[in-house]
Amino acid sequence: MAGVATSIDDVARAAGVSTATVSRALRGLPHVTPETRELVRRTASRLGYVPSPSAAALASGRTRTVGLVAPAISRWFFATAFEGAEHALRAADFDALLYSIPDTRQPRARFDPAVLRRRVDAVIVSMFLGPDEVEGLRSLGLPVVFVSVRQPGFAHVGIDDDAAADQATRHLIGLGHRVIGHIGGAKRDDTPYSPTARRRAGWRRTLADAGLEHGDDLDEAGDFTAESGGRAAAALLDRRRDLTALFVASDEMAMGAIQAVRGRGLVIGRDISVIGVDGHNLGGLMGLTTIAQPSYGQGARAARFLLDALGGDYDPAAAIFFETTLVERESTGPAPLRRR
Amino acid sequence: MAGVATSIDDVARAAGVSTATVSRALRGLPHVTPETRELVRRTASRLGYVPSPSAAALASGRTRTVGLVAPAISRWFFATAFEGAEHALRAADFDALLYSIPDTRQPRARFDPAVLRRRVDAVIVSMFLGPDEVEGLRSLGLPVVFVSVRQPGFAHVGIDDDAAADQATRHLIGLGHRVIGHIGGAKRDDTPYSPTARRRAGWRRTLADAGLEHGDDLDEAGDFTAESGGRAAAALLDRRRDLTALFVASDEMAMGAIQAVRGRGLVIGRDISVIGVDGHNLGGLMGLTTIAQPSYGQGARAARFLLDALGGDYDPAAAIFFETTLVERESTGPAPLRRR
DNA sequence: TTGAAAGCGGTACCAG
DNA sequence: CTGGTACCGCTTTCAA
Repeated sequence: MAGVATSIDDVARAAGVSTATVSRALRGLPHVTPETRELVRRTASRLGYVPSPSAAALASGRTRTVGLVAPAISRWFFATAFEGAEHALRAADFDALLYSIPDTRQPRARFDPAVLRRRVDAVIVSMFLGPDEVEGLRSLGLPVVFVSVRQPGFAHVGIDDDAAADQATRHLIGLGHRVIGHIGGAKRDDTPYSPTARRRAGWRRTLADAGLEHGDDLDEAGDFTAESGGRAAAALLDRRRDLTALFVASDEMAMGAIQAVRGRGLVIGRDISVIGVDGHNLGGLMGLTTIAQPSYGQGARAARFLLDALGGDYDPAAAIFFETTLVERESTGPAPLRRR
Repeated sequence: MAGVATSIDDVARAAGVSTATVSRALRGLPHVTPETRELVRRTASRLGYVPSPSAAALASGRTRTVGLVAPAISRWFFATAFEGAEHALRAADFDALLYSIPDTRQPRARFDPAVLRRRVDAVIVSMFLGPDEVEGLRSLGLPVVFVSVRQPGFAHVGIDDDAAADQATRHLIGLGHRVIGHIGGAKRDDTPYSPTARRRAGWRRTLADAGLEHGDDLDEAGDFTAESGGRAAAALLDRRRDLTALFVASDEMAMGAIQAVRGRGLVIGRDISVIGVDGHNLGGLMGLTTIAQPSYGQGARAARFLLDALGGDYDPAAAIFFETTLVERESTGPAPLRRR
């Protein structure tokens, strides 16, 4: 029975009221007697009436849809954060529209925020955007929140990346390590507010404060895949035979690094300590010590923030920070007594 | 400049043509001279015109949107498949609407496909649905394709799960293993066409054909998380000290199983062999042998199938199968000579 | 509290 | 090839 869809007029006719009343009754608006409302509700459900989102959007100017923008939903952080966002949106009867903008190619395809116009009421972005993209986004005039990445002029949900890096680095220093390498995101793509930049800066500064070496020689770049983490670790191990620990900016890269270290016959947590960032669900399998962040929660919080913003006022200066937690596992241990 | 959005009428006026012509010109419809089309295009882009999807959907009855339904996008297979689908849809200028229906609680919240009515033109489903849900989906009268899960009466994109299980099990038998356990999805939720059921059946049948034991005693259920894989493996190891190999229905569970095995001081690939299914991107890190399936490709293919279906005829009986590949790594090895 | 009616911004049919 | 114009289905004043 893929019958003709019933419209609001059908319901109105069947219930013997006007379409305006049906609309009001079904949306829970005031100025409808309980009896009328009940009658309309029953009629609607009897007829299997489902309102047309397009018509409602066209008439009201509100789409009840939020755009989710990220470079790749297959990456753990984005997938988890977006799951949180989707659940929060669904609970408020909002839709989640997916936009994954591959950023693997350099330069990546430009993302034109104009496609979001009239399509969404608000936007969650979790990637670095270029100046023109940011401008396009701003000109939409919609509430926007950046998750993980920070963008001046827009609300933000994330963790304190400097602090996370500091926490991780101090953990290693506390274990007696003195030559501590870093594997992070691309160096040249660094923007002052990206997690990549903040984590790298945090690592550098904490080492500097401790009077330890923190130059480029100990700093490698990956692309947040496990494979790139492995390559970076290999390069670092080759270059610095005195290296005993690694602070890696993501768990996936950290896991790749662990594999590379093992591939050289070294023992993780004894010869080389590795600490990541994320709290990836598979990190436990490799005994990965990490600075865990609540990714699902960040996505959910971002969604709720936007939902609130749509109701009242959008504060572009809002910044919501989540706590990170040191999860100690076997990949970190006391610094070895002698150099390798 | 979050100025007033320009509408098709603005463009028409500015270009000195009718709205009908603008509509035709911009959509690449025939019966427009190249000059007019160019004029309209330029005017539109000069004015920064972006058509309203709601208005277009309302007028045409087509939303240019496809619904993506799965239990959790944070799980690797779904995230990857949906990324493939999203890319294929985006390339055709279609939107991807996310629906994640948590299935962790038993019984899970019912999913009412009616919410999709008038909201999408087609649907990709990657989860098991109950009879009423299937009926609701069918009554939508939309092209639907099931990915991974099979549902009679609907098109399907997936792998041959029986064959995959056979391939995995035979690999183990070929290595000399004689007591081969299985860790799959929930037993009672089994439906004849779920990957869970097919993989379990394939394992059983291949062992039966080889004259090997294949009873319930060697068969454990998990929920596709690494943790559940670990628990199941532990139970199996406790129960059967003669067990030397495990066929696990997903890589995440397989990784959990590997950890559990190691936790008992046993050596993977020597004392106990483990083979999974998926081709998870982190499987290589743990040396996991697996039957790899192209998840991104399946999602992309499903999307393209629907795009075609929207153009021409939808064949609910279509079935598209992808090849699986045995990826040999260190988690499988020759059966040990003596029992543990 | 309820109804009438004017849009919202396109699409597509029918003329010309 | 181009223009005029009924809708599409709902929301939202404005009156009653």
